[in-house]
Amino acid sequence: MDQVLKSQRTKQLILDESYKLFYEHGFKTTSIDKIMRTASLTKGAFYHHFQNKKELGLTIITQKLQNRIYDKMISPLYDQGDASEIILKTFNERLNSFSLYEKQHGCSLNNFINEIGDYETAYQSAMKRIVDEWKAGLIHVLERGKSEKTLRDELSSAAIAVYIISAFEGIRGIRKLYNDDTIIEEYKLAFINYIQQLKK
Amino acid sequence: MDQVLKSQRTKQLILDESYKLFYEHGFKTTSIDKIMRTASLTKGAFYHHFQNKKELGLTIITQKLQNRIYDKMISPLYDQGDASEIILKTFNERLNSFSLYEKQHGCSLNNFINEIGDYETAYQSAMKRIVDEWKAGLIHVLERGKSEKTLRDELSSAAIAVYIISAFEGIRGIRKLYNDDTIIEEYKLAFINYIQQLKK
DNA sequence: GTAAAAACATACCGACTAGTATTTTTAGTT
DNA sequence: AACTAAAAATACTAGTCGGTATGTTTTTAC
Repeated sequence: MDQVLKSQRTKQLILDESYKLFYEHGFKTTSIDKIMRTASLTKGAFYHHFQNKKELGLTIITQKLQNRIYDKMISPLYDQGDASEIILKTFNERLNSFSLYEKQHGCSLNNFINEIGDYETAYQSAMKRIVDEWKAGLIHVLERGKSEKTLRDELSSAAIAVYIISAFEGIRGIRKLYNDDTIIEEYKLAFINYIQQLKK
Repeated sequence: MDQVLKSQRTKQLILDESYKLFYEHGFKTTSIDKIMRTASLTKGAFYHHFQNKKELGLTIITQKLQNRIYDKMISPLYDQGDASEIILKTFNERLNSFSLYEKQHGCSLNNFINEIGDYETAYQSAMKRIVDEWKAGLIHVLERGKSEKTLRDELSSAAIAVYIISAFEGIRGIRKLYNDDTIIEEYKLAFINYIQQLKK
């Protein structure tokens, strides 16, 4: 196999395995040893591809977390169609797509924020960028709805965006505590109601 | 000094110091050694008062976290007065009371949930109890408002309660990423608007 | 006074941590 | 086949982890 390609695959494997382990057990408590054992590689391979654990963490945030949120939560916000419908559809599709595994372990971004959001400024600003981009996507569709006269324009779009993101991230954490989806269904009901009430 | 009293004070000191360290650095990554060093005691004292770290964690949740949420967020919900005013006042007072330290490190319950909510069923159900009690407090005041005809009764109180708690816990995490209060102000605006819109 | 009990301190164990330095393996080129 | 450079494996350092076993001091009850 091509050497460059193989090296890329090894690096990607390390990223995939460490993402999974960070998601399930936390960043600080997952050791490099554990990651490399899971990937059936050794520590030497790790320090060939990454300077240190900090660089790995930053890569996980700027690549894995960033892409996941962008693909599933941000990109659909720029679709054509009725503004409130776009928001409803984006969030509901994501909520309905969660596996049991994802419900039990919460949102990877939210987990990272709560574990290391106050730990390292490099991590902090990398995650801030994701939230800001998410917020910008919501503001975009909200402003469009307002200009198309389908949404009320009393309340600032930024405030609405922040409230929607907060509630979504909040429920992803809280769901961890429960063994069934009742709490998610209650959230969904209130979320739909919240979006409805934004309409003209 | 009375022996029983002295012993109680030592135990309380261990609880206070470990609560602070867990809050600032996380549960799993705070060692017993670190706690006892901070408390100017030794490991022997720790294992005299607690069986193990798990028992300490459980005590922190059922005492420190429980009491904090109860005093500041739940108990005021049972006060007399207009329902929507009670909710607004409870949340706003708490939001306005946050020190910089508390803004930077988020909500201790939320941190615990996101770090160890999927880690240990004993922790899980202890925290679930807190959230359920909080939810019950909100449902109580919402139902009262509905029966007093000051609140609309289309949407289930449970759904509203879950949405309010989710958004509150969510913003406590997200604020960690920012260096100023803009994001909190935006949340507040949306929150006030959300409560207003519940009124008849 | 004194003995029992409670409260705390000290020393240590085996397993694990991030990170580094060195050696071996592999793949591609001449 | 000889050479080279990157990739990966091995071995190691210096330190931390939760937990235990045992020692010493303080308090209480009689």
